Amino acid sequence: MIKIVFPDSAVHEFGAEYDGKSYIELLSSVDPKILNSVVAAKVNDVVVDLRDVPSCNTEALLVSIEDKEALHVLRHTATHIMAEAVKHLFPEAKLTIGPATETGFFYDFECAPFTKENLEAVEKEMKKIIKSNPRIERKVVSREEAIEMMKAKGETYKLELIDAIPDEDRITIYSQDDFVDLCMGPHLLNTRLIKGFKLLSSSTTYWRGDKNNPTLSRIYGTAFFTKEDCEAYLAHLEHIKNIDHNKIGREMELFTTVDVIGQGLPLLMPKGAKIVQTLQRWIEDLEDNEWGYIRTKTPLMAKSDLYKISGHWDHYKEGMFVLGDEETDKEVFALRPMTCPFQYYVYKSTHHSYRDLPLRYSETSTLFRNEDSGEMHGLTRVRQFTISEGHLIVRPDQMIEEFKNCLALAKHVMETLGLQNDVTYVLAKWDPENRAKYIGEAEVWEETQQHIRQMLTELEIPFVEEVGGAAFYGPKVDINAKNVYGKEDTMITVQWDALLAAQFDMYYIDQNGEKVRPYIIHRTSMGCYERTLAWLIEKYEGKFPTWLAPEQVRILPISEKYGDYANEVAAELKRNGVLVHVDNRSEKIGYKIREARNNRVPYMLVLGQQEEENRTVAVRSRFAGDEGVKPISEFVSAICEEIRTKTIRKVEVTE
RNA sequence: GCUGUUAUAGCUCAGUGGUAGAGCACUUCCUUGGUAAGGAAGAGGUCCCGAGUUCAAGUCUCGGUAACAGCUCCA
Repeated sequence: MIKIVFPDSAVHEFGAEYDGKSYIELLSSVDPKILNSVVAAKVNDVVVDLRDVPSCNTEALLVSIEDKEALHVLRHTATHIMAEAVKHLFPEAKLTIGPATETGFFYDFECAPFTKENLEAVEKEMKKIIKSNPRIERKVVSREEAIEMMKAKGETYKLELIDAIPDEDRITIYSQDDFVDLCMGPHLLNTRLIKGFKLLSSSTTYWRGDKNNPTLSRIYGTAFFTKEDCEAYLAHLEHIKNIDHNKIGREMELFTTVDVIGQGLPLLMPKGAKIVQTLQRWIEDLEDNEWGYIRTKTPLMAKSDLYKISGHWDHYKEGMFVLGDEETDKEVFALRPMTCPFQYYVYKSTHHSYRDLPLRYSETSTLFRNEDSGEMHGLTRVRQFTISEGHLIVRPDQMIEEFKNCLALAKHVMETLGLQNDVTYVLAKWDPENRAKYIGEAEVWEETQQHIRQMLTELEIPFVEEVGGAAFYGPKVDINAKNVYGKEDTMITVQWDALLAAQFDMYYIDQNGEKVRPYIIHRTSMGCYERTLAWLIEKYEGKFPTWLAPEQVRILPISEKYGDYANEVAAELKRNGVLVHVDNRSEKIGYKIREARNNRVPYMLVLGQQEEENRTVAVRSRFAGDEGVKPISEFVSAICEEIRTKTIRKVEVTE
């Protein structure tokens, strides 16, 4: 008995007389038209081809074009059609792999890189193929047959792929027209279902992602069941481009780069620097006044000797900027890639009683990492960056509480920035299968990880777990965020370290007068200011919350007559710590308003009427819309109130 | 680091081996009580850097630097 659930939830049962028939035949016996709107079947959550023959006692759900799995099938078929088109135009191209992705598909070929014109030609050829609606055939073959077929086609990469298929797996070959591909499927029955598609870009890659392997040419594309969906997606891509921090951050004059200064060394311009300053002051005050941190200020560089003790010299030298030549110079220095050992030496410079702990050292710390030249990107991947880095030196019995506080602080920071819902907390665990990578006992690892799980749960933080992501000395929690293109970066990290104190011979004296190794928490509260700025730009599309905006209020006198009045109002706002600018230029008011909007200034005051008792302004806000006309005093107190409550740094007003 | 694309005014970009261009921005003057562009004039160039080919290079070739995309990497 075979049971098939149709998209309308109707259940059809097929008796023994249908054994050996494919889904297509089964469905045709019920309603041949259904084949136009279903693309696959789902058996035990695995999506299978309708050309397949179900075994007895199968229960299958039909996947219709409405289901999310359908898009994957469509795109997989689209990539085959693209490959066929490429083979038509460039017969020498060799096939490698061509999967569907979350947002589209790609196919890698061994051939010369594709140009823009090539892509257009391929797209045109694809249209022809789709229109011709070729019959897509599926064949289950033996390993020998598969090898024979791919040899005949000269597809050497496919032979490698066949080689990697486990013996117990079925090998299937899909073909349409003269195109033959090794593929698991499933595929559409009708290529005309591909109503909207677009080739997006070409680039190159390596066979199996290994740079020692041959270079392959990749084409990216996307496909949809409707033209409208496709156009909406393309519009979305266009929109994304316009909120890319690397574009609007430059347009808004937040940062720039200069070729003679170097890759990965962005310059924060006055507005960008202002935002970072606001963030830094906030974090430093927050940590020191409310979370019990003490501040250090340690050197940006050190002799190689330090890095030899820390292990960086042996394991991370490639990633450091080394000053001097080991062969010829008496002393060689390196710019620091992290602050850990510097703060350890602060700790070590005096004796510590168990009563002194925990000690929470923090530093707004500039670091240098010599990233490979192709890695740099805007403000998110740079060679010099600043983080709020801290090391907590704690007694083992304090570890859980302190670690939890670090997570709570991180959560508070995310919430204040309005980003809590945009991040993923990752518990990075060790990999028991790869014990050589880690130090310490298995039970301790498992126990520690359980502690961290519990902390996250108590803090009501949803999280995912990742095997093998831990540092060699202990598990950690990373807080990751995706940029507009969906690429993930770590924003904040909190790391459990019960082992490294020994390496630097750190200890405290316990109740019995014995030397005891402390535990260490490596953590950030603001991972990287440059990266955070980038992320804020994209999150708010440049329209920062008032407390973060580098210019909070712009005063626009409606004509030059009101210049003095404007300056008076500005002075009052400044006294209250508001970042205010007066646009005194002799331009028409409409022009000034447009510019203030383009500059994404949260509030603008259009200053007009001036009467003895009741000076009046029109207040506009990019975010809240027009607030209409009201007396200046009201506006001043409202904006001051907003800044007082939404910012965190208290503004002391001295009369 | 690898592969590809790109580099012309502050920005966005035209420019077909033969006189360096446009729009916006900028400066000055006029205008200015109204919600996305008031008017006029002006200034602004190492055509990324270096070499080569050529009578002649922004344009062609090679090398370097930087930006972008993808890959790889990321304590």
